[in-house]
Amino acid sequence: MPELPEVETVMRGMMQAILGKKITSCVLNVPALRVPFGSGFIPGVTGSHIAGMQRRGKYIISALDNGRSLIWHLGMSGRVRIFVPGDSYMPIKHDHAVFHFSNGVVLAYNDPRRFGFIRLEPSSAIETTAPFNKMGPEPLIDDFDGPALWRQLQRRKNLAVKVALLDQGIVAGVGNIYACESLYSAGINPQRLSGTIKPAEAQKLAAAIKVVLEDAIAAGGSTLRDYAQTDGSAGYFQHNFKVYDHQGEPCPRCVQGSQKGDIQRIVQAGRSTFFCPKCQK
DNA sequence: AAGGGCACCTGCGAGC
DNA sequence: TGCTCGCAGGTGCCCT
Repeated sequence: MPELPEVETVMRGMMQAILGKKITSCVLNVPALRVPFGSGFIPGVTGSHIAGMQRRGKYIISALDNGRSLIWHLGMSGRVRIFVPGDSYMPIKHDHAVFHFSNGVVLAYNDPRRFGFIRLEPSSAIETTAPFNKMGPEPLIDDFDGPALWRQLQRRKNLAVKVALLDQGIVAGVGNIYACESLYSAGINPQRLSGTIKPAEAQKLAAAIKVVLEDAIAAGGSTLRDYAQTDGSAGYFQHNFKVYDHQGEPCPRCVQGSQKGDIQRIVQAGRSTFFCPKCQK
């Protein structure tokens, strides 16, 4: 499910509801998601306060005031539902972990496919351990520009540029949807090898990634199936997709001019890629 | 050592 | 109505 814009939206919802608040209790309904919770999980979080909230790539990091941090990953189908006081919590299928806070907030982590996880780790170890020690630059910071992306792409010269964008060590937070949409916006064929991308094209691509991600965050993310914001409302960036899941439809850029291109679906590294073979060179 | 394939899971829509 | 198949916002391990 969730790529950077969805994770950012969820993180913001969590921050508003629980930053500074105390976890009064925690209920686990399964022993493990992708990663086991472990016997230290409940005692490790109970009674602590949420001291900080941030996003890194597709991960949410909640620093606790006891020297540990909760690392959240939503996998493909993870959702965070937040209930404020007066809005009573009703359990649903796949609510695997439920946190109760001192301000009356209830936070439920729901994940049908269980590809996500919540891990408790010493805060001091986060930066030096996987995946954060190998993670690429955040695409929305100023330092991420054409030259920075170009240098990163040179590290995977023989990989198709679309596949390289999915590598979290190249750019953090970009997933299948936003890789397709960014390449379309930059007019770059997803099958090009990373090593053939010229600096000027990397410049366009870096700019396209920023615009696509920022627009998606402003729209509250993209809701296809599982994803929702923490208050349960859907994101609406899916209405702005130009190519993702639009195979067989006319290319919106080509249709403006005289050429006729249809959006094509291919498979790269086992994932669907959507693009226009006419105007993505 | 980089890159391909596949496994991890559940649910949903299409097609028969 | 009900089956089977294919596919899904991700990641990581095991091969070559």
